[in-house]
Amino acid sequence: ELDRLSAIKSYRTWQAGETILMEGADLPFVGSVISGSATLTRSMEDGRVQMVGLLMPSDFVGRHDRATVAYEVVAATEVTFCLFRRGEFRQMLYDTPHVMERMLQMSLDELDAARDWMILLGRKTAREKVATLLTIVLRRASTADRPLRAELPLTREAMATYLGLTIETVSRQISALRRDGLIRLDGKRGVLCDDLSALMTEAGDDEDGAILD
Amino acid sequence: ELDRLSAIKSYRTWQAGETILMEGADLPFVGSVISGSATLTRSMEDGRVQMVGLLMPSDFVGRHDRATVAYEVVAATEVTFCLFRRGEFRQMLYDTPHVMERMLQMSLDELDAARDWMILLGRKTAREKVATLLTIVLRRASTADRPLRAELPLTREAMATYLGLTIETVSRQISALRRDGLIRLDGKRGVLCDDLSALMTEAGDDEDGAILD
DNA sequence: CGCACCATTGACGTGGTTCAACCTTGGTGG
DNA sequence: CCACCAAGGTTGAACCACGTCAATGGTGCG
Repeated sequence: ELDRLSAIKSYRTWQAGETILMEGADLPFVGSVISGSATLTRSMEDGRVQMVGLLMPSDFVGRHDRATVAYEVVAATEVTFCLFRRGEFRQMLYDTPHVMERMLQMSLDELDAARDWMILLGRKTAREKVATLLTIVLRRASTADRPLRAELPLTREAMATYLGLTIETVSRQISALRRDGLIRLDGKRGVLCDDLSALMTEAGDDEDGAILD
Repeated sequence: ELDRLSAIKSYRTWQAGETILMEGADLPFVGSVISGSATLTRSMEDGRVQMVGLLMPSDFVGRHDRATVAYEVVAATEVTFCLFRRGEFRQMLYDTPHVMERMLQMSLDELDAARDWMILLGRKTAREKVATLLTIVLRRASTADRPLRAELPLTREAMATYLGLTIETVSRQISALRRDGLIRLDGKRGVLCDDLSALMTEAGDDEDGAILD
């Protein structure tokens, strides 16, 4: 069935900042991220915006059973998608149950991640929110060497949109964490951390059960 | 396959307030709600709690591919579940692709609902949050007759946990909405609304795209 | 009655937003 | 080569929405 998959797939790349899909747009494809990253956001009429997901390689977007997407999708970096025509993709799910099961697992994983993000948005302080995000980014970039180093894939604005904060608050909290010796900055986007567990304590989830995306 | 389903299912009922599952508990079953309602919550070590879902009839809990649940499940009212042994349920998914597809659709719907809740938690004001919840409850209880009437299925505490607020703020906002003539109260749990669209305006999503759960 | 439980209301403090100024950095054209 | 500008980031001061703490008010039940 890998052959069948190849037969119906195509590739497309977007540049950083480009809008891939508008909220509610029609979409004849479903797809998964090959490289780069993209943001999923939902917004209110008066302009308030909340990021609801961050697509990284292997993440999936679109529904096999529906033509519209309820979110705006924007390239955060240059990003390449692998696209499948929806009808053919749906048929393939029916023909190969373990692919369908994989899709089910992925959507359940994303549901767990979304629900984890809900406790961050609803209950964490600004400092905890920022520390949580930094923890996730640093953990994901984990090489074993100290200090840990990561390149933030998001602007301050994107971070604020993700965390349910304003740009200013994000900036202030990053400065505060730096002043408190929990992180060091390297240029505009680089972050260094000598003691990840200390940072995780600031994040509010001591048990290392923090979740990605 | 309905026969097969019946062969592996069983029923169980819990009383309001009973804990059905602890966070991280082992669980040999998956199940769906037959009647009543239950809350899904996630909590931090210091006691802060956020509700991440509200299970109503036909809603599903548990994963076919995993033995643990990442949330605490508590009966909000008397609630009856239909339970399936996990291994047998998983086999059934494989044998009946359209049941698996249904599971996939349900999990994608829940993912959309969770993401909609994220914009509420991250960006809405207390008044908008409370108005949103009342709108959902009233809409769900929609008979065509005016005034609309609904019985709140949640205590103030549960509402606060759901909305990312404190009990006091929920109480104040309900009082304010009453003072402003947008709703009327009938006993402790009854809510009446003459003009749902006015209430929806307060909720911040003018387009009637509000989502359940 | 008296207790337990939930809800309401008030007074006060504060964390995060708002508004505004300023700083950095990288790119562009004279 | 450097002046200039645009975009992103930082910082400060004032404000206010919501949380906190505390007192009071139902309502049902033993």
